[in-house]
Amino acid sequence: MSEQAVTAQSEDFSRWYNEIVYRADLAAPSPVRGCVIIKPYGYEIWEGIKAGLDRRFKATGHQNAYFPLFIPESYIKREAQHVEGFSPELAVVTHAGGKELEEPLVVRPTSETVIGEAFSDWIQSYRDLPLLINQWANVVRWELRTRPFLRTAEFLWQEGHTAHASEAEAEEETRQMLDIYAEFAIEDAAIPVIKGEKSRLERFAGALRTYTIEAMMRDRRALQSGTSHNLGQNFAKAFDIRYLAESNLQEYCWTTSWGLSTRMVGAVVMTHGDDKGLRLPPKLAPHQVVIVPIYRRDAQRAAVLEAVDKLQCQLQDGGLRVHVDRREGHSPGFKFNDWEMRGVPIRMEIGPRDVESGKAVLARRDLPGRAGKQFVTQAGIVETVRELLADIQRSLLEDARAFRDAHIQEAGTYAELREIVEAGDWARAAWAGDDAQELAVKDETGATIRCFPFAQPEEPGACVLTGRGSARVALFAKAY
RNA sequence: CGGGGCGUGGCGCAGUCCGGCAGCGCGCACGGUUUGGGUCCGUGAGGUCCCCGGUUCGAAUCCGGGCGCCCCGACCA
Repeated sequence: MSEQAVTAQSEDFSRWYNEIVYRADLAAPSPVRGCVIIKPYGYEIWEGIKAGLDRRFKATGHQNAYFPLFIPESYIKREAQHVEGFSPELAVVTHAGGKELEEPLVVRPTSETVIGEAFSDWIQSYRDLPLLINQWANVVRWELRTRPFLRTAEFLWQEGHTAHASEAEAEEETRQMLDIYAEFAIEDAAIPVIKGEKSRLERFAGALRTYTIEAMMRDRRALQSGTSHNLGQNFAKAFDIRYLAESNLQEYCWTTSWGLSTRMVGAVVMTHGDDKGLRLPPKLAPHQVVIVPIYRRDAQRAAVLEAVDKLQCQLQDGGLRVHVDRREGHSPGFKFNDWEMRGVPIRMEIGPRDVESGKAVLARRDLPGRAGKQFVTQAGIVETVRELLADIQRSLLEDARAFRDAHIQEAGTYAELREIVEAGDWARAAWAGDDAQELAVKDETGATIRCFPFAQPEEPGACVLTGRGSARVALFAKAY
C-alpha cells in the first residue's frame, strides 16, 4: 500500500474522495469556499459515528439539547481568553431583516458562551448539579486555510457542556469524556488514538486544561480527533453560573466542554484508506455486507435473485446492514471495484454455481484484492458473516496500530527529535521547554507538541531542552 | 499577506511556445452486445476556450489590463 494514495493531496485519493464522500468546497460562490457538502454516503458514515457516540453519552447520563446558531457578540467577549482565541476566525452577522443590527451576531464557532448564559439561569441549587448537556450542531470557524474534511469553514460536531459542584468532579468528567472518545475511536472507528494533555499553546481558548486524542493518518501526519476541556471556573465566572451549596453559600460552578466533529470521518478515511479506496470499519460502515448477484441468462437470473433475496433476509434478520446491488447493465467486475472503492467490509458474490452448491463467495475488504476471497456454505451464513466482520474490525485496528507504532520513535536529543520529525515520523521526547521554545521547535522542524501522553510505559532519554520545571514526555509530530 | 501554479462541455485534461474548422478520456442519453474482477461496438446530447480591450484577413493561442481558483506557508478541531 502506498502512503501517497491516502493523502488529501494525492491524485489517486482525491479522485474517489470527491466522488464518494463529499467535496469540501463549493465551486460557484467563492465567499463560502471551504464550507462543507457531505454526500449521502459520507453522511451515513457520520451517522454511524453519531450513533456510536450518542449511545455512550446516554449511558453516562448526558441529555441532548439545542442552542442558537447566532450568538450576541457581547457574549463572546465576556471571557477574555476565549474572545482572544476565537476573534480572528469569527463570521459575524451585521445585517438582518433589511436593517443593520444594533449588536452584531456571531455565527457560533463553539457554544460555551450561549450555553453558559443558559446554564446561569438553569442552575440555582446544588440539587441542579451536575448538569450534563450535549448538542449536535454545526459551527463555523473562518480558517485561513481549509482542507477537505480535516478543516472546513463549517463543520458538524457534537459539543458537550457540563457544570459541576466541585473541581474534582469537573476533572473527572473531562477525563471520562476523553475516555469515551478514545473508546469510540478504538472500538468503533478502529483508530488507535493516543490520549494526552495539550500544551499551553494548544489549549482551548479559556480552558484550564485541554485533553486530546491524537491519531496518525497514513501519511503519518497527526490529527487531533477529539478534545475534552476542563474549563475550571473561567466560564462560570464570566457567565455567572452559580449555585447555592448545601452550606447555604453561593458558589461558582466548575464547567467542562468536549467535542468531536465530522473531522472523524476524515480520520476514518485517512487512517484506513488504501489505493483502491475506502476501507470502512464494520461498526461504522453504512453497508456491512453488499451482495452482488451474478447471472448470465434469464433462467439463471430468477434462481440467483431468489437465493439473494433469501440471504438478504437472513442477514437483515440477524441485525446486519446489508445491501443488494441490483443494478442492471453493470458487470460483476465493475460492481466489485465500485464497492471496494466505497469500503464495504464484506462483499458476497452469489452466482449460478453458488446457488447450485449452496455456497457463497465472501470477499473481505481489509485484505488486498483476491486474497480476501473465500468460499463458505450458505448454511449458518449469519454467524459466518458476523465473525468475519468482527475479524475485519480487529484487523483494521491492528493494521493501524502496527503502522502507528512503526512510526513513533524515541528522541534522546534535540538533534534526534529534529531528524525524526523532519523525516515525517512522530517523536517521543522528554520536554521541559517553555512556550517560546515550543514555538522555536515548530519554526525549525514544522512539528508541534501533539500532546503529553497519559501512558508512559517506558522512560525516554535525556531532556531535549532544559527549562524550568520538570520534564514531561511529549509527542512531537507534524499535524493537520 | 508572501511564494508557486492553473482557468477549455458535468469531471479530468490536451491544444497555447510556432495564430488557421473546438479536441481527447471519463461520465451522461439511446440501441445492440456482454455479465464469476473496472465488457465491447455504434449513435447522440452537451462549449461565453474566465472577463474586458488591443494586434490581425483570422485569436483558446500573441499583447495590455482585470477577475477567479488551487497548492505551499502564517491562523486553527
